[in-house]
Amino acid sequence: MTHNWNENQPIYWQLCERTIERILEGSLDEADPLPSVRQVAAELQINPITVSKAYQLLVDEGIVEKRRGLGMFVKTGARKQLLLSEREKFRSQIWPDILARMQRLDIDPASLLEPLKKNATNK
Amino acid sequence: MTHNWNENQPIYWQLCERTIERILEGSLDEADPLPSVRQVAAELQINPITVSKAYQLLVDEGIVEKRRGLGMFVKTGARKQLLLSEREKFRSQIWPDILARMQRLDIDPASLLEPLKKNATNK
Amino acid sequence: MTHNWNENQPIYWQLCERTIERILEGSLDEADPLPSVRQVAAELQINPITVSKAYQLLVDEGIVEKRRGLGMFVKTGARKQLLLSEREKFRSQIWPDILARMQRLDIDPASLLEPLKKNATNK
Amino acid sequence: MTHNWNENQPIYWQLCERTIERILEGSLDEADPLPSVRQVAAELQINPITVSKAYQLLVDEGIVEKRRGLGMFVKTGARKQLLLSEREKFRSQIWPDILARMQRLDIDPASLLEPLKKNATNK
DNA sequence: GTGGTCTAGACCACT
DNA sequence: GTGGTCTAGACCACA
Repeated sequence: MTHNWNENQPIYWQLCERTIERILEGSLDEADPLPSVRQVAAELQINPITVSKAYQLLVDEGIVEKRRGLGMFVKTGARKQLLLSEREKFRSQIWPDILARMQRLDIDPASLLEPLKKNATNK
Repeated sequence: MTHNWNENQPIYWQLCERTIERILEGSLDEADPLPSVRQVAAELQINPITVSKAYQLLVDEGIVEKRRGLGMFVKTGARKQLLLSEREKFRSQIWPDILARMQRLDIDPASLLEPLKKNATNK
Repeated sequence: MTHNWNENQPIYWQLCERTIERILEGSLDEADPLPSVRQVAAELQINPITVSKAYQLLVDEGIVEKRRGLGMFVKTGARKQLLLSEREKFRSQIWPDILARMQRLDIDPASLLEPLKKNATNK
Repeated sequence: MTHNWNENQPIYWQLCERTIERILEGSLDEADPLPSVRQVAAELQINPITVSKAYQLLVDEGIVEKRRGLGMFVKTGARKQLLLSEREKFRSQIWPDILARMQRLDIDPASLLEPLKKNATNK
């Protein structure tokens, strides 16, 4: 599987974001090893250094820990930490921006909820 | 006042976005002249070339027109055009992404949108 | 002038340390621009990316700031901040280690002060 | 007890240093056997190969000797040898570096060493 | 096996 | 001019 990279953001950054998403979703659990730099590089057809940079970012943010000679592992408590920090970011930055945008575009909130109801009934 | 530039996006792009916002809000009306490149550069403490680049982007998108010797002006119909294109962008790109994010963070979209509907009916 | 790199530490780290030393000594003052990545790379005969990595570290530590399109600059207050943090590091980590080492090696503190007196008279 | 490894230095190197410290302090005496590789590995929760590498370093430096079938032993004269070499290292490398650091941080060496001299005379 | 560093060189984005 | 990103490939250190 080849991936669709967003041209406007560095690959390493997108890789970082995807990993965070996977931790939040639970498809990458705490204490799980991250796929090795070489493996990811081969799969995604990118340079190992690019992967390495993404992983380093995660280490710097305290989400992932390096065990020397063994690889990278999701830190214990990482999911909880991410939930808190990402929710705060959403609340203080993303949602206000969305609200302003909806106001500017005069978008009706009801129209946004319609498609959700369908999903709800499908559950 | 010095402005808060987002470090992650080009200044010219942010300048461009702000102008679009002002047109949508109406604080910059159709046929209004845009403030001159020099003036903006001086006010925001940025390079005139950066301002020019932002203005050129607006020209390229057909939102603004250059009248030789007079300056830049908001095009007639620009607001309507922007409303349509920005709404489409919101519907197809921004909102789905926000929904996915809310799902990951276990935030209920309805709870955030309900209060807005009431306001809308009060109008 | 070619530089003597310590083989045991990454070049980018040594470059980072040297810059900090220069700021502490005052040979690189606050608000001064750091020499450009390309210039340093050419002078020291190393890869620009290596220099870049060193500069990025300084940015991450809040000692240096990037002005887009202009280059890197020593932050206002950087020297004071460094004095505080480095003194604390010396007090809590380096000096206790030195003391333990002297004790183990049964080194007489007086013998360490002798050469200093000479310097003092030279002043 | 899990040990606090310094992230910046190889574990085998830190293990090596600790052993040298123990010999200097006397808690590991000449002709004493070093704890077995397995035992150390189990205690410190590290890879036996890492322990082996540390021990090999000590053999290479002539501080420890391997007796086939019996294990590793501190060499006769090791403590004296270490005192000489470590003192020389301290005098020529470590102390000058510390002095330069103190100068940069505007710390007076005498003020740190004076209290020690008194203790020394009390002995 | 793991990740880290460095090189040489290309290309891009920003000001 | 400035820094940032990515590639391809080599070499090293660690466990």
